[in-house]
Amino acid sequence: MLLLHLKGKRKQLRNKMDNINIKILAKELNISTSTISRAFNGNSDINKDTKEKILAYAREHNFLPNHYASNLRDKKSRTLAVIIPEITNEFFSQAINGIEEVARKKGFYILLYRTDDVFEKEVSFVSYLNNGKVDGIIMSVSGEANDHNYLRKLEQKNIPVVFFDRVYEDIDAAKVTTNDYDSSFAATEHLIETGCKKIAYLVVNKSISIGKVRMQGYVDALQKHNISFVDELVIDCSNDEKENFVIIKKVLEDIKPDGIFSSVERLAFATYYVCNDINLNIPRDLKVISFSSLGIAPLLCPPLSTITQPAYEMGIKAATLLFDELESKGQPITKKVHVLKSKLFIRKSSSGV
Amino acid sequence: MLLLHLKGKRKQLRNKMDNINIKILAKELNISTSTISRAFNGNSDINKDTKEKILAYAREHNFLPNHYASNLRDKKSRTLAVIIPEITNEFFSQAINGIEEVARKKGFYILLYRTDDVFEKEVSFVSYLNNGKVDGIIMSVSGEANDHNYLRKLEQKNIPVVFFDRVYEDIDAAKVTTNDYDSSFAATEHLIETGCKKIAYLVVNKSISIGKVRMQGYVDALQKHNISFVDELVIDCSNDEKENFVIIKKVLEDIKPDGIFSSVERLAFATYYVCNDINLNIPRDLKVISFSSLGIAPLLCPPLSTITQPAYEMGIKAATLLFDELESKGQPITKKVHVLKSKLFIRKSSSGV
DNA sequence: TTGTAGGCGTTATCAA
DNA sequence: TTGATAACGCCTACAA
Repeated sequence: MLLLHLKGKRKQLRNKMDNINIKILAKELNISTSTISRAFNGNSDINKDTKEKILAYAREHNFLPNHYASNLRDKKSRTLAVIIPEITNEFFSQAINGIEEVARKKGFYILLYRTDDVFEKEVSFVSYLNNGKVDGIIMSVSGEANDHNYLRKLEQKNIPVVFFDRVYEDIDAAKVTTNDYDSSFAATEHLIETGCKKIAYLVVNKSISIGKVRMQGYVDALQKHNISFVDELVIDCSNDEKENFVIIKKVLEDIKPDGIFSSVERLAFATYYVCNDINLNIPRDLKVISFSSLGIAPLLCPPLSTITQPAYEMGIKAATLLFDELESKGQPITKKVHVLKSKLFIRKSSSGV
Repeated sequence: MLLLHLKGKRKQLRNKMDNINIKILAKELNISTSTISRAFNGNSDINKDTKEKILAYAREHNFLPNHYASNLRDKKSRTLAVIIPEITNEFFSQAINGIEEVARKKGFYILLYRTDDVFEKEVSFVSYLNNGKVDGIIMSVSGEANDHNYLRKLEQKNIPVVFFDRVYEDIDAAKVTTNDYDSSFAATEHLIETGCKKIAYLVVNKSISIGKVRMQGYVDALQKHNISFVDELVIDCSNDEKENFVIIKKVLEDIKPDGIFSSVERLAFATYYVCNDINLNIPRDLKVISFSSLGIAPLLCPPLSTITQPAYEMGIKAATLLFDELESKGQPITKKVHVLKSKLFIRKSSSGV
């Protein structure tokens, strides 16, 4: 009884340690909790003076409605997850910028997760999100020929997903990609036109849709120019820099291609390092072109020819599509694939000797 | 009455649309909600078989405890905020990698926010976090001579903050920095030793602590070598690439320095672009060294000399310090400044002609 | 080892 | 325009 009394007493007082909340505010202002709540939610009718008084007092006392309580009530988290293979890659960091831009305007928070291209991490993270933590997910994927049930479970919970760049064909979701086939075709054709006869294709994960599509452009361009496709010129690399260095070095020394078409920028970098190491001159001995969104590609030695995807715009688009779904309130909306255009920048690494 | 009845009826049934929760699970398994809860929380005693049965059933039915309900109960969000000026900068993206690494191990989520070096955005975001949204904050700041009350308010709510790289001196929080003064001194001295007499210092925001410290190293190195400090050689740049190009071009054409010490990598890039534009040869006409964590600095034309901060390790350290605080359960812990060491990489941009 | 019950802080509904 | 109240889904004393 005494304890109860004390406990009660405690509640009346308030010191800096206590977490302020709507109830305390209500008591101190002699206003009901509902009115306080209304002051913070634009919609409801509330007397202007009352509202101002409340907001002023709240500001003074450093009060903001508890995010988790609101979420629990509303079943809305105003948070979205961004899942990407890597952050240290301008394509992705620019995409994040675009996503953030849109999210910020909508007053949404962004939860970031990096998979390191490890499929299991992707599965594990997505599965964790299946508890209301986020309202939606934007992702660029890391596995292909796998079971995608962990994603289908999101549907059950009405958590929309938007893919960008690296997508799963078998999942029904909005997708933002670039014209990878065309770009690859054009890039390969460009290498052929500058005289390359033996073009190697560097890829990290052949089985990912993006690896496949990009490779098809390469294959078809070869065919158009009557260059036969050779399997050993498709170089499957890893996620480890050192390993890649070794792999590529071996290729350049043994197979001696005269052109490199890299589907990922870091493999082009690795190629540069190897060339420095074994004294191959780019572009004289080897021409190089790569998918890359690196801003300073023109400053490389030699300037790197790139297929540059509109990373920032893709982020914007992906986020916009996600909000379209979120705001459609369950109305089924058509989930299309949106294809933006990459640009080909021919620089010294693949042209004049 | 009818309505109530129907509503009750609804609750009994469950279809895929309904959000599953602990109560429904309890009913379906004929077990109490507390036991279910225990199955998901390692700590409490619970029969092994019961636990397994529950977890299996939960998995099958795609159930995970609602994050927001748990948070509300526990007043813990298992989420931390990372606030940085930019993402498209390897220093920061590597730091995020480090932070993520630690957070992942602890089972924490990461909320990312980019300030674009705009102080108001920082204030606004931090203020939003003052509602239990996150358990702690890791940040690299964007303003200096300003009112930092928005940060002090976090203390009242017991939300710990850890600064890294760019810190506020006047806020009592754990800090992770590098030996900026020494590095700057060494870099400047290096330029002097390679023959530079007129070294410009490029900075984005002089008033930020980091700009000040780095500049002091520059100033003192000049002094040591009896080179008088000239105010017009301190070049205050902006956040806009085009503006910076113009500013730096003017400096190179009018003031004609023979060395550039850049406190931020993108100003070094801008310098490279200007040199290409006005046909200045690096390092013959101008030597350049810059703070930068760019992995491919050796691939630039010419390879860029850098002061490279241990970005990844700084992220690890910052996150570790934050968790130390979170796990100290309110026990005051000493909030020190932890200084890691940068490395000087002398490359062609600042050496042999 | 399991169950009961109250409350975390908010907001929507309904009534006043 | 405002107030009372019942959830939202979970977890933890406490009781059994």
